[in-house]
Amino acid sequence: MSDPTEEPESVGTWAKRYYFANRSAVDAVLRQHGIGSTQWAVLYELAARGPITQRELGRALHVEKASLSGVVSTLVRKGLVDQAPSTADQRQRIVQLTGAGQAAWDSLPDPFAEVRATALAGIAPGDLATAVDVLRRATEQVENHHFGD
Amino acid sequence: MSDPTEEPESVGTWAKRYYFANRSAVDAVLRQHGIGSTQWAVLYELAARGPITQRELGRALHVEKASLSGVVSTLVRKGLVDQAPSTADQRQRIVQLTGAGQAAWDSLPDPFAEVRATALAGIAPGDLATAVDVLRRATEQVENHHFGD
DNA sequence: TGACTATCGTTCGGTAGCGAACTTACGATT
DNA sequence: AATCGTAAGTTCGCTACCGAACGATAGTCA
Repeated sequence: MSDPTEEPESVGTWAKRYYFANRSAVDAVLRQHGIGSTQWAVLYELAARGPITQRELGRALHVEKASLSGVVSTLVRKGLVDQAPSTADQRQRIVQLTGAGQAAWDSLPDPFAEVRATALAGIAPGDLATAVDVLRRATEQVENHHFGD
Repeated sequence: MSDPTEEPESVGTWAKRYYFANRSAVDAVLRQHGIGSTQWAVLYELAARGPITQRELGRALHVEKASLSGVVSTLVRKGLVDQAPSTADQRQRIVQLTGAGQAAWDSLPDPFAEVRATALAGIAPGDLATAVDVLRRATEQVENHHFGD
């Protein structure tokens, strides 16, 4: 209990470990396609929703604009995505799949689904629902509280 | 249900969101002390366990040696930590708090505890236990399966 | 119209993480 | 004793995340 070598058993610790276990497994699959997990998520979003502003993309993926900027420019450099200024609002940039991007998307697996199937095998649906609920409530309670002021 | 703008409700998504909400809150507190969250965790471990090899530190924090190497050298650069070769095994490096490191540690808050208290307020202990259990099982199932082979 | 203010995206500097290749050191086996 | 395999740390190149400062555009309101 007071043993300092004791594993911490908090939700936060396990959320982190699960997140990184997931990410590492997803990356292992995507590495063979030369793409990162967030890049995959961007392609997913573009394939599902079509052309969209970078701002909307960031909202959908829960990623800050500063982070997204780098991911998008990587995809542009790879020729998978096109970034054009919006005619309606010159501040915005519309992001969409190129032909090559669509072709790449069609040949890509869904590593998140694969990993999820392994991760959650044999876990009772009710327990999953409880876990999601706990994580959502905890996230909200942290996000609605300002630390460091 | 098939609306592509629908929020994904998987455990993985919420584990990620909770992890980053937590990290951002912890960082906001630690930023005022000029230190990062993993750096804090290293100081915590050293304060609790005393001098230790980098390998052991990595095990305790679930961080790869390559990642830890950078964190430790940052702390060495800040003068909070000392890194000396082990006399028993010249390959190993023993990491320990310096005087300044101990002093800094004594003046540092525990942002993880603070944020945890906010995050988990009002959540039933039984639900917390279920959530931890789900995350642990899912993590194990992912880690024991080799993807990308 | 002109002055503020707010928003979108980029860039910079920093933290955190990983795999692969490398160096050095230890150990065992022959 | 020489060799071969393994272990500890570092470095390199990469993904991904953030806050803060910045330029450009848009919107508001006096």
